[in-house]
Amino acid sequence: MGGQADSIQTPRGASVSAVDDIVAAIRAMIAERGLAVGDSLPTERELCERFGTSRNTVREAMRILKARGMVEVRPKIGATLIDNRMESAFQMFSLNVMDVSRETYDDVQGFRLLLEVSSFEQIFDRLTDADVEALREINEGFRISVPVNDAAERDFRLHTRLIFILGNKAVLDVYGIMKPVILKIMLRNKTRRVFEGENYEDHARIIDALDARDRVAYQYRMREHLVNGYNRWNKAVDRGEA
Amino acid sequence: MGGQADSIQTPRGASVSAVDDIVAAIRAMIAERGLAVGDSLPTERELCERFGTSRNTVREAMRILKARGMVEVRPKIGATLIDNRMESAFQMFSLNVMDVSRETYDDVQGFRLLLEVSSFEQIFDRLTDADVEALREINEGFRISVPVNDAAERDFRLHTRLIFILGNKAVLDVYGIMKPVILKIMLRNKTRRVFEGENYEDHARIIDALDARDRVAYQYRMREHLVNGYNRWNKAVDRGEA
DNA sequence: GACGGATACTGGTTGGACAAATAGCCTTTC
DNA sequence: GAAAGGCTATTTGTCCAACCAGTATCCGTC
Repeated sequence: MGGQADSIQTPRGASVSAVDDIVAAIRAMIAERGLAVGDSLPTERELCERFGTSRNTVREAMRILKARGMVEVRPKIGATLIDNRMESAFQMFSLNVMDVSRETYDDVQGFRLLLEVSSFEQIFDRLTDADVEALREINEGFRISVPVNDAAERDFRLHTRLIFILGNKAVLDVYGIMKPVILKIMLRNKTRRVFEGENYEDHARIIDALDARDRVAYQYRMREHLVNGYNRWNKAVDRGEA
Repeated sequence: MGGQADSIQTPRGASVSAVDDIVAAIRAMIAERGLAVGDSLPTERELCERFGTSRNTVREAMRILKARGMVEVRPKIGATLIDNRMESAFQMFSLNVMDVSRETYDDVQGFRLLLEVSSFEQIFDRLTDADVEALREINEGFRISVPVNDAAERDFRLHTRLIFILGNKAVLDVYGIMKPVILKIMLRNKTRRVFEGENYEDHARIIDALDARDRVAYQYRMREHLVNGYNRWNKAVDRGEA
């Protein structure tokens, strides 16, 4: 990558872009002042004055920091340092449904088995009655949802709520970027009229296993639930219905 | 104030920011037109007209795409699609300005426990002698590596090779995205002179457990290995050495 | 046809303006 | 005196209208 002419761009004082300078300057300021997560940055206008640039330039620099998950900006509040870099990194690789291959589907489903079945120890360690209650509520909403889009959305929400129990934001973020693919899998199953009632029953029994703290039953039922949808998908794909 | 009237045709009740809308619109346009790496985007002024926003808004959206490693912008040339996402993700963490927050650290390490310990069933299902051989080889290289950077790199390669056994590209990709953070964790542990020899021994015993197909021992040793680094990190952070 | 300069177009930056949101202060009311 | 609600000042969000610097492209000259 960009190995064109290293010597040209390097002079530290004469820079390529004013915006990049501001980004570097802000980073230097963070380092110099020892700012950490939760601390505030000066206002945009202050930064303009400090660095002698226009506000638009500062704003573009701010957009970069925001895109990198380093700051959070709110009107009247200003910019505060955060560490959402991991989430931002994941979002860069958000899957686009358009170009998802069969292999990707397999991988996503395998990933789900890892996150939703193999993680049972962590799930049961952190599980509370409130979690069970929330899951039941979502599942009830799932049963009465009519449009397939809505049903798939609620289906996904239920599984997301399950992942939420893990209390791991990175895992939750990753699950989020897989959403389009997962939704597509769910949608396909539902448009093929494959027993939404059965799906509701699946969910109910999984939640029952959680409620009873029955780890063996949970693993078995969740695995069955995922693999069933998976097999239905595979059959459909093999018939060229993708 | 001519722009105010235009905003009617683009009601963004759902979204929060006009800039985010433009980002989404551009991404939609890329998908719709089937644009790929190397293709060009319309000029900023064209995008302004198309989306009915000001040029600053388009430019801020462009900054986001640039920060995500999706486009490269050159004067007179315009924006061309690229795929520098991985490098952009790395940039977020490689800069020493902001240390990885405690939360991110916890999440990543918890994620690793999921991928490397809880996945033991899948790992052992697919494990071959060639895998064991490859792991041993990497570990030997790890023992004799002197610079800490090199050691961390090899350490990561060993764990990546382990994840590789899962045969799931999505998981491998996610692990790759977390690389900068994991590397930082490893580097920290190593710069604190915490017994690289001990790390080698850890690895060796984990590989032995794999070789013997001893699932219980594998889980125990791998968990210990990860949690030990974890505790060392925590102590360092608690002492304010971050 | 080759070369060189003029031109138009592009991103980069600036300064200024108004809208929208809201934290913090102030007033009112009980 | 305290709580509720309104006001103001400040800050980000968006827009506009320029101008600059660089260069791809066209055009005229040789």
